[in-house]
Amino acid sequence: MTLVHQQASPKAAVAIQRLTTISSLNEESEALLAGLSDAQTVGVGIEIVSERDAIVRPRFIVGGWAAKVRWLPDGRRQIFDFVLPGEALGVCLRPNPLALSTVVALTPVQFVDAGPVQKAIMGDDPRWADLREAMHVSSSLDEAYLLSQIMRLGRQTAYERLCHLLLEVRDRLKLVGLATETHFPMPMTQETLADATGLSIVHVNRILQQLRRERLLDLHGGKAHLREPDALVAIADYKPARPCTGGSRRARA
Amino acid sequence: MTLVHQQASPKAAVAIQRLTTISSLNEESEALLAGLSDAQTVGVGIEIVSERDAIVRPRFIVGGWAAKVRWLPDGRRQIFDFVLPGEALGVCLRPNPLALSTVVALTPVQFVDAGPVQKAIMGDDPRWADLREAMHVSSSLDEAYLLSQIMRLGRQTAYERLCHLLLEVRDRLKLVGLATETHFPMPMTQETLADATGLSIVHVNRILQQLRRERLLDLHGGKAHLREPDALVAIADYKPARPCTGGSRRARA
DNA sequence: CGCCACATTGATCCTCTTCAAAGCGTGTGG
DNA sequence: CCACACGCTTTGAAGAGGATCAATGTGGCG
Repeated sequence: MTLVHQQASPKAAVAIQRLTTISSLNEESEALLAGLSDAQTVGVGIEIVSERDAIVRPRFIVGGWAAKVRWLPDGRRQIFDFVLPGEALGVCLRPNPLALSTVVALTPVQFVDAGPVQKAIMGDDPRWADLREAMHVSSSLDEAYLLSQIMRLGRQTAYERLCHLLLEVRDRLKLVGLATETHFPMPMTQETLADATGLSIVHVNRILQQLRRERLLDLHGGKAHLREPDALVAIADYKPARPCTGGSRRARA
Repeated sequence: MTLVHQQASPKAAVAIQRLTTISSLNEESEALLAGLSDAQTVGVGIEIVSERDAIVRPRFIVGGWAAKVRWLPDGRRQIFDFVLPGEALGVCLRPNPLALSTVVALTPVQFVDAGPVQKAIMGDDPRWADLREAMHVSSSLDEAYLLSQIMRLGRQTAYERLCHLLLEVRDRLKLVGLATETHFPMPMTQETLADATGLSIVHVNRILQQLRRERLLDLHGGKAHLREPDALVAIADYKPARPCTGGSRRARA
């Protein structure tokens, strides 16, 4: 497996787009983000973060897909959440504790170091208030995704789970302009989908066929096509996670 | 249903105990917590927080059990997590966003207002560094509990799920001295247990009977008795969530 | 060409759900 | 003190959703 090599492209654009979409950034904050460079690339299957890492280096994923996972001793694997382009990894409001889960690259993944962002948002400096706010919204979205996942796994059928998950992925990709209402890249294998939805590979395959037969969606060659997004929303009782700005939005403070 | 009435007991003791156990507090922080008074009580079934509340008033639960829940339109209910004595609700490192889930009292619940704590930990004041740290550890524990829940629901059998959940509850109660290795209060009905584990009531009942027959545990009259804790740990692949202090523990700073 | 990872299919089994009813315990009112 | 009701637990029977096992298909790529 390839490991890591350096690049020199201002790929942070996707992270900027995400943060401006879910919150709002002043020019200074944008500049700070734009300054993040030296993207690194890791190959499929590489562990970007390992579960017991003492310190999770703060990062933005700027290309490719990763997943937060955990294994049971007998090999069963569960995916907690995905990490999609523009999303952050280990950027805490406070100094980072141990990693709570392993993060694996599902496709080749590019990321940039978010150390400067981490430094900026710690403490009180009003210059970075916007950035702090945006990262806060971002992490509250992360929590919302975990709750959706629990809802899917605990109380939805296989059919509903798959529809719900695909809608969530679409909306997360839409935040960075990688998805339209009906089309987006879907590089996951059926095994990945199974580990995310708590199902067996075989069953995922059959449900996807059913959805295809019913002309609700198509999954093909790394692309998803939601033919009837509204029907899917109804099936899954899908409620988009609203990126909510913090309660205390002070005017001119 | 009873609503709310005032009391005047320094019940925050249980919250202090929890925070000193998972982190460490200087005298000033302890004093701040000890100053939290005017406990309120709500009855069973009351919604302490509602899902779309704009602002979640920060609180410590000081007595009784609550649960974070969500419903599907057809009545299916999923419990995301429990809120046990000493645990916090809506105490964020940053101003609170919308509530992500409804919180319901499973038993009569007492709580104190944690507004002063919220105020103290925002910003940079070094007097409250310990408190900030402790609340940070606390919320990282909360996240760990969510991940356990996902693991249970996604990849464990009914049998494993119940063992795992009971062990987690025991350890959370141990933090505040309400549990020993083998005994603790368990006021949940089987329906609650079902909604937490993503199972049907009937099946929960049968698995509990099996565990009883196997002399592994006993659930009776609101009390749990783990007869063979080590066997349960093995069955569930249970790993206690380590309350990890933040990575950057500065010596004499 | 042939390998490899991934997708697909069929058959069978079993975990868990659903429905329906009955038991049990406790608190309330007559 | 008993009758009754209500919430919770327990039991049985039947069925569905999903898992497992095993094999075959398919496409990209060295």
